[in-house]
Amino acid sequence: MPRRSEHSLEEIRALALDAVEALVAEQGPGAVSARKVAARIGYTVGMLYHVFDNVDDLILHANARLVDQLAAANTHAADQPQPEKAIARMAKNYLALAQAEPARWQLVFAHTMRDGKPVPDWYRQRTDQLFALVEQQLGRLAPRRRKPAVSLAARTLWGSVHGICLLAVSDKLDIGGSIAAEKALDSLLTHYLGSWAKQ
Amino acid sequence: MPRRSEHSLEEIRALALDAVEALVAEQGPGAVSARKVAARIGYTVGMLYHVFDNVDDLILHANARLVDQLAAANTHAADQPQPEKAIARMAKNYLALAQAEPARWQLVFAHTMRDGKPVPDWYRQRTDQLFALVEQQLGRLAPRRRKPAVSLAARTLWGSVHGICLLAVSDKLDIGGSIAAEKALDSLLTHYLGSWAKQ
DNA sequence: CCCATAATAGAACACCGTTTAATAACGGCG
DNA sequence: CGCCGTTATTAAACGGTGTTCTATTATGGG
Repeated sequence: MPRRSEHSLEEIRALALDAVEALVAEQGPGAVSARKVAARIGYTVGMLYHVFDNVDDLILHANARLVDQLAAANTHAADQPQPEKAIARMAKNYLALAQAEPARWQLVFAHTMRDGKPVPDWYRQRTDQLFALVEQQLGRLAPRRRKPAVSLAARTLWGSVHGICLLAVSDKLDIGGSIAAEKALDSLLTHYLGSWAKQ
Repeated sequence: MPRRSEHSLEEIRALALDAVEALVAEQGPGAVSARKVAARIGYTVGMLYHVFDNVDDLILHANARLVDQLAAANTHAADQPQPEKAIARMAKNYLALAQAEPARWQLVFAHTMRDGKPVPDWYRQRTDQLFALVEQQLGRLAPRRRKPAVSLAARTLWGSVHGICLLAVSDKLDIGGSIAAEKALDSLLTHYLGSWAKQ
């Protein structure tokens, strides 16, 4: 018994993404499955496939929401007058979001394409944007450096921030209390950025 | 038709781990399943469960081989007279191993416990050991620093190395050619370690 | 030689992603 | 108003997965 006008396709997409988030928050990343998502929004699995290409597509869209959230926060951080502060903000935004909803970030971190397919471009662009925002601030910070050097530093720095947030979410970082991650980011920024900035 | 004495249980374990490595090398991390591993070594699924607790246990033991390989290499690196060189060696060992067998490292990176169970202690200790080796060299490098400071630097540095190797294996780092990862590690060591070492 | 033990097979269960065919509701057109 | 093509929606099916269970068979020790 189809209910055509009850929800538009776009609404169903949004409902499904909400369901993914709820499932992941309640039962962890492993609990996300097409059937469970479908059941939760009151539709059938077939309907999900009418609205998403496959489960990878579904999860990627859910993850894109989080990545976009971080990208938005980091775009605001770029308003900071001092580029060093802007970068520090970006790193802390990452960690804050990761610690606020660890389960959802675990889904981002743990997801891999089935059967080894490549990550689609539309998603790649979103994650690349995070590097770009850092790169932009590093460019402002050291206007005299050549572009490849700035690009390399951005990848080094953001890759490091990524690694630290990853370990933080999987509890592999903390010695006593959950403040170790923040301290690690501070240490990274102080020493790496401090050293890189001066000539 | 059991073949009791054909292989000892320990041999079957080793055969299974070999099969995991072969599967992952040939068809990627997603292709590792209990049935495929069992079929490849000429036994049944039930037999695998007689020798491993579950698939997590199987994969973790396969991954432990790689982690041990890195730990062994890094233990040798500790022989280096200068602690800075030793740490640099460890980081490059990580990247070299990751690039030599990306698929197997992807299995290490991508694996998460089913149903959100915690990583067992015996495996945790192995990954923690990698941090410990770095921490030890940092202690040698800065004997005047207090233990928490050294510990924090070790987590920061190795977490960063981890993040860079992770991105390298998933091709999210390279701008032109695959040498970007090495350069990123160099940049990290030069600036972070350089800055941290001097007082 | 027999028997307890341990190795091994095989089937079963519930779940998974994905595809397919059938069905039912809708919008436009006569 | 009624038909009809389009499309939202369901239900069922297929092959694969992790895991457990029972039955069988070989082995080593008394």
